[in-house]
Amino acid sequence: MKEGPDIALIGSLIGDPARANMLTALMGGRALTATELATHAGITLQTASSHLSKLEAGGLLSQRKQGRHRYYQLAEDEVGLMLENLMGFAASRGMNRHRPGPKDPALRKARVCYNHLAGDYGVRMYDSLLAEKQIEISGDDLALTSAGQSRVEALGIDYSALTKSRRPICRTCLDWSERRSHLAGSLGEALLTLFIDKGWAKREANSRAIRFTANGEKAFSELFPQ
Amino acid sequence: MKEGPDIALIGSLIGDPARANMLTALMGGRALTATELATHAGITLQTASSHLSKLEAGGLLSQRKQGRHRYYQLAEDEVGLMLENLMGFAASRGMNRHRPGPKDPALRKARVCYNHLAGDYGVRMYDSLLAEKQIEISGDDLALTSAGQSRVEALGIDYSALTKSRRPICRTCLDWSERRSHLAGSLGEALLTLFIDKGWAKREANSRAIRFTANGEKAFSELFPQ
DNA sequence: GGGATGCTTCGATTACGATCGAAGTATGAA
DNA sequence: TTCATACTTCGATCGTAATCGAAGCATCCC
Repeated sequence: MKEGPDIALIGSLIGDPARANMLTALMGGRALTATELATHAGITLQTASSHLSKLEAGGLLSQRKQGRHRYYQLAEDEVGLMLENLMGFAASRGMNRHRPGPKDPALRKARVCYNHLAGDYGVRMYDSLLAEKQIEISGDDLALTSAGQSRVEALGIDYSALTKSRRPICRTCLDWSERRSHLAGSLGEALLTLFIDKGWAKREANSRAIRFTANGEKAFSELFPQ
Repeated sequence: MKEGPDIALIGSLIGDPARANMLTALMGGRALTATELATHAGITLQTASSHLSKLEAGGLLSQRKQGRHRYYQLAEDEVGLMLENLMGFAASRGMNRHRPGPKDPALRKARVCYNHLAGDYGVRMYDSLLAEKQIEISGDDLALTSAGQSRVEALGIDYSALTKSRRPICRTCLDWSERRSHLAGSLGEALLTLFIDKGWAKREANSRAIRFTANGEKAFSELFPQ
């Protein structure tokens, strides 16, 4: 009867509090087991199982069996981007589940957005890359320049591996805390992995917050001057 | 218990089919009365009234009384942008309420996205403005250049009026059909209004489709060469 | 094998919200 | 004033989906 895509379906998937909790937990970027997700959502395993199959059927989650565990994660980058966008909208309306607590500043400073860096640090990195013309905007797409490519390879990232996947290498994602863009895509993921592998940053347990070490802060500032 | 904004609330608002229909109808950009929205959603006036107050409480809709009518519209640009984003996601998953009908091509060619031009024509306009450096990207924000400003004034748009509102003048919005950016913000709205005022384009009744006249197509191609 | 863990399926309960009829309020027209 | 239109509020019904207990299947460990 009506034209256009069906937003009610996705809306109702996200609209259940238990499912929303699971999705928020998965925004941490790690793949989580059904039991872990049940705990996050505060429901029993049976209920969680039912929710998870619905989310999978809706294309929001993907699943892989490993031994007797089932690991769930967001199906694609796009899911993470969409959720972050929704969070941005909700935050701008002051719809918060918790009173702004001590953890909040840490989240605003640096956090993981599905699989890449977000928050103040994410925005700083994005702006710096753009200012130094290592990424550039063409239309809606974001592209790595040749200068950017050699820079990235100098950092020890395997550029050719990035090109092999079907995912876009660079992509913008809107920040709910900063309301600015930061870098998503396979390069965004590779950079965050790099920071952690080098010991510059650590992920806090049970949180999306990322804590930079003193050395890490220094290295980051040198790599991405403001 | 969990950190971050509450996406379940918005999700559940959008998740009800009746409400989703109303929101989709309002993506047409016109303010509609409660009765009209009830018809769009296929429900009685009482039920619609209940839904509308929920949407208003959730910050998705705003309302103004005019005589004995109540006109509802999307509360802000951001609501339209968020919905378009959701539609993009839903469309990419093939979640469509209707089988692709004859109306579809018209929608893909040119349609209204809340209050500005979307579809192929929207993207072409955006790309052209960007290529001729009349708008430029800085960080996440889109800005009108001085060249763009004089160009816009030459078209007969009151630029100073645009600056007076708190809304951003330029803004990008992601297209669900083209999966590319097009121009939103008060300038996007002003341009669409201009096309219609000049008789270059007409809005189809009960649809988001925009039909360009032969003259309109010509003028549009001259204004925004590819 | 036996037992433990991780998860799914089934079935029954429950609770919430969508729905509409009926009645009430406000605005406009005659 | 009287009637009609536009909408809201109240109250009752009804359906659906979330929830969990119990049982079943799969995997791993000993």
